[in-house]
Amino acid sequence: MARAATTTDAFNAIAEPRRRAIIGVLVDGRAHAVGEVVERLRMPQPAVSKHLGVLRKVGIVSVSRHGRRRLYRLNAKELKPVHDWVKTYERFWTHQLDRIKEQAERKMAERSTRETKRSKEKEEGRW
Amino acid sequence: MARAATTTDAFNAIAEPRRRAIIGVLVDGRAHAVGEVVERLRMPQPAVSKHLGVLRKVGIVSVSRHGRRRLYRLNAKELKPVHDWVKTYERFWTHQLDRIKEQAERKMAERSTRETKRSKEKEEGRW
DNA sequence: TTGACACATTCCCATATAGGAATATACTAG
DNA sequence: CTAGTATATTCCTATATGGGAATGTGTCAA
Repeated sequence: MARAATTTDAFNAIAEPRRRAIIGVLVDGRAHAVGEVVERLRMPQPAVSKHLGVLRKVGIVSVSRHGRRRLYRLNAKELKPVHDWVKTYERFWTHQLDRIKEQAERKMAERSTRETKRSKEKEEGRW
Repeated sequence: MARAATTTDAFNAIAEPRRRAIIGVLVDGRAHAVGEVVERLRMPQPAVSKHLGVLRKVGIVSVSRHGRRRLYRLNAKELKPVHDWVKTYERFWTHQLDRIKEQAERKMAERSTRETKRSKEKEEGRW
């Protein structure tokens, strides 16, 4: 199989920097015309349309017509899976120094607890 | 240009579900041998090695040799940019109902503040 | 109707996959 | 040295991209 399509899920969709930039323009929660995004980001219009198309397929944005304009609005809740996933690792960089100490101490405790079992594991042990 | 390489940054690297799965195995902060990941995820060994290679290039994991084994350890702080980015949108789904009201109220306030300026913007206004 | 405007879509192409299979490399035990 | 273990790397291929350029489509205004 090749790489998963960008329209597969939010993770793939937001991998593109320009798509994240577009999302950034829509962060105020209001609907914006394509032309406005083009202006703000100084991106070629077809590029913006294509990227918005990807975001729409994933559900990250929704469209509505208003005359000859198409108004895109952010549907941020589609980003929740990404947030939920990465939140799991937040503890690795918050309280940086405290955590390092804390984790080291926890390891020491575990180590002494398993001393006997550990000797049996020999080469099979986890590092 | 084609799609950015998976090794470009954390965003691209974590777009792959299997790579996220591998990261999940390393979440305990300890070093794990490739074979252990293979077992836990029931993935072909070459696949695991390749994915770990991508994660290593991005800095999400680090390697160390221990005999004939290679021990991979999570370097989660490389995921911080992802967390920081997506955190911006957290407010869109937390306190769901409260937020909707709050935002509506804020909009009303802004609207009345700009009344005069608004009338001049005519068709140029944002939606 | 006609022209202009706002967007979307289509073509073309260089590039990079991810997976499977096969093979190479690095160590270690005997 | 030799065989076996643990990983990495190489080949191969179908697939999907993102960008640029050109063109199509829908809508409004006169």
